Amino acid sequence: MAPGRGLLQRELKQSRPFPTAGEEAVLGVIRSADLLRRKFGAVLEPFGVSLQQYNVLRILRGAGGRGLPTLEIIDRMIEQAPGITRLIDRLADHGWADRSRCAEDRRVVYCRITQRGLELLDEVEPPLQSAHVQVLRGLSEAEQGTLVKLLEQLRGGSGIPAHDGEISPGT
Amino acid sequence: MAPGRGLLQRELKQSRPFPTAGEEAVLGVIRSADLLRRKFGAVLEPFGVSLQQYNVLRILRGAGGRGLPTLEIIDRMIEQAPGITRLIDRLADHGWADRSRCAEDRRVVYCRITQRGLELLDEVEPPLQSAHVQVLRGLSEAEQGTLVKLLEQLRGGSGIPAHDGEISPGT
DNA sequence: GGTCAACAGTTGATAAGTCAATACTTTACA
DNA sequence: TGTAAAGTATTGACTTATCAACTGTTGACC
Repeated sequence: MAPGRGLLQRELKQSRPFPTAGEEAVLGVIRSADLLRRKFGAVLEPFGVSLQQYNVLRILRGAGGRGLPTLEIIDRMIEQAPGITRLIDRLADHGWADRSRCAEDRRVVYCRITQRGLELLDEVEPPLQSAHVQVLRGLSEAEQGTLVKLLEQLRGGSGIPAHDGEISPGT
Repeated sequence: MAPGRGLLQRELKQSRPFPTAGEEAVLGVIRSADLLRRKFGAVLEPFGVSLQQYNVLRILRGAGGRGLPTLEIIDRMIEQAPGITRLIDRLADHGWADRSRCAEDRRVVYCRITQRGLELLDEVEPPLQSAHVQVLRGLSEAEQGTLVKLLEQLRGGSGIPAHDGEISPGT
């Protein structure tokens, strides 16, 4: 019966009756994230700000008054973003952020959130908060904690720094 | 002390010392998905196929020989994709899929995977499989199951149909 | 049979993401 | 000090995603 194995495998692939638990987990994470991004993106859309832009503004707010060098923002972002320069261009166009070259090291550009940017974050918070509640109503506090832990394990298994979007630096 | 509340809140927002468990969960899901998409995207990149394209090819394979109407593909996708037409254009450009108008209802276009598309899926499977194993090595089988369940609850709480990428239809 | 609303896909315009090459500044070191 | 190497952003070329308007087709109703 050995020669039949390839065929069986091909048969299985045609109909895929058994997705493994691992496969389901990976698909579930991606699908859930897609849902969440859409959900929160829709909340932010009327304000003219994208989810990534919002995240960067929160990072800048967390960084405080002196701002943050452009490339350091990337380290703190939820999703990796090579196009950080242009993203901040857009923030600046809206008047939510501004930039200034560092005097000590003229290679560095500090990015800061403006007053208008802070106001935007304040405006956006209530609807975002309620979307949060709505999205999470299927999970108890304990389950949320478990989910966080499992996702950390998932990311940890692939050797990824466990950074958090808007936690301010120690200093 | 009532008048101090707004100020306190503003102070808190500056440094954000306490992200809630819910917030962490949402961020964790998005960040994990970003990581997974990058990981699997990198595996697929040498083959010239994107993650979404790969997913559609699997859906088409699951659909069997008669193929699937264009818009029905969207229902089965992991991530929502308004640009399905052009995505399939690209698949067709590579010779991985083809289309034909339905005779009974000339509005409908059936999309099918080609022999070359099937071969591509076979080629891609081994490296993808090992990426899978690598990504999931931080989670036991039981934990994977728990993760799947929690994510389902998360999505269920927002009223989303629990569809699965490549599960074949009943027929 | 003719008209109209609903349906299935496609196309166009615009925005956003991605990768590689470039400009400018600083540091190391002969 | 002069030159090379590394660091920090930015820009350009290209691909992809997104939303809205459009074409062609069908079915229902008069």
